[in-house]
Amino acid sequence: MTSDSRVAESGASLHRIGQIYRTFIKQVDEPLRQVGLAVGQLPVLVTLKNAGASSQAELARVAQVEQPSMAQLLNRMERDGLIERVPDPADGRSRLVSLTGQATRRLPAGKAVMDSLAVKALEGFSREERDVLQDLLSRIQANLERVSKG
Amino acid sequence: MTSDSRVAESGASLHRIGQIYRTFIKQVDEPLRQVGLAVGQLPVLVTLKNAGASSQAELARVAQVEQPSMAQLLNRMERDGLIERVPDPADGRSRLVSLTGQATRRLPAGKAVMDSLAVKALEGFSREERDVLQDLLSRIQANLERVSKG
DNA sequence: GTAATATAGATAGGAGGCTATGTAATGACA
DNA sequence: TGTCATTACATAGCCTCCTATCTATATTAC
Repeated sequence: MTSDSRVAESGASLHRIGQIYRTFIKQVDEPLRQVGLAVGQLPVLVTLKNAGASSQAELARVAQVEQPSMAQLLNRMERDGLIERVPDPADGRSRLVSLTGQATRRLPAGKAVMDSLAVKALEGFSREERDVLQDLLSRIQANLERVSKG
Repeated sequence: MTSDSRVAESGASLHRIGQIYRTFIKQVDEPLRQVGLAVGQLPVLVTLKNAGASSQAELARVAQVEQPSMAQLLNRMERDGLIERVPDPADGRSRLVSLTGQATRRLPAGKAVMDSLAVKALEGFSREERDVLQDLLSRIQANLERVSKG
């Protein structure tokens, strides 16, 4: 195998990953909006549901986005009545973010939308194939994260 | 295996795909900017290089983005002196997009940046593992595209 | 106790994606 | 030939991500 064809294959896989990502988002966006939620909101809602009230920094860390991205997302969610922010009594710089009742009520339907499409995406995959996929993706992610440090 | 754990695994894979996509973009963005290019521009540049002057619709089709996304991308590229648009003599509605000399000169370095990271991302993968990955990803994509039609 | 540093968040500005909708040219057909 | 659907593109408005930078509060070191 030539070095050129190795490059071509690598590029193809990464390109396909980008396409899958965008297709998934596109598919899930409309049914989620019908439930009154948006794609980026789910990790925040799930985290708040599981961990209780959290700081913006903690939410950004869990969702693996930068702080300003989380700040904007929380702004939209506050505007839409999904979250509340109250001053943290223990730290004057921080505000604790918590779910509203409305968000709590919408969350199950939102999770159902995500899970349903995730299952459809892996239709026809054996247990072993799912494991292999997880392993390969984990290794790609580890490789990419190693690049940013090393 | 329970249905719950199958859902959890599916969600995990798709979530990881999103993370890989964003990590890849993040890694490639800065070296590309140093070359004077941006991530979304590469497919357009490569297509124009290979196929010659093309219409906006054709470029959108190849890059698999919607027409307004391509229109905005081309606006930025025109602003930055990477492409030119000239009226299509054969169709008064259309303009033919072509590379400038500057873009042609920058393209090889841009491709090198992308290829280099793509190779690093798949470091430690055997030939067979790359094939398996391609197969699994193709099947996911086919599943997702089937959802949008069926 | 005050000066320097670190941390939490806010804001500005831009890339790149989407849907919905408008406009102008083409093409097909009664 | 004149109308009408289709096609190519433009525009508006929004979401989600980013970097760079600013403010305000904590914390640490002297």
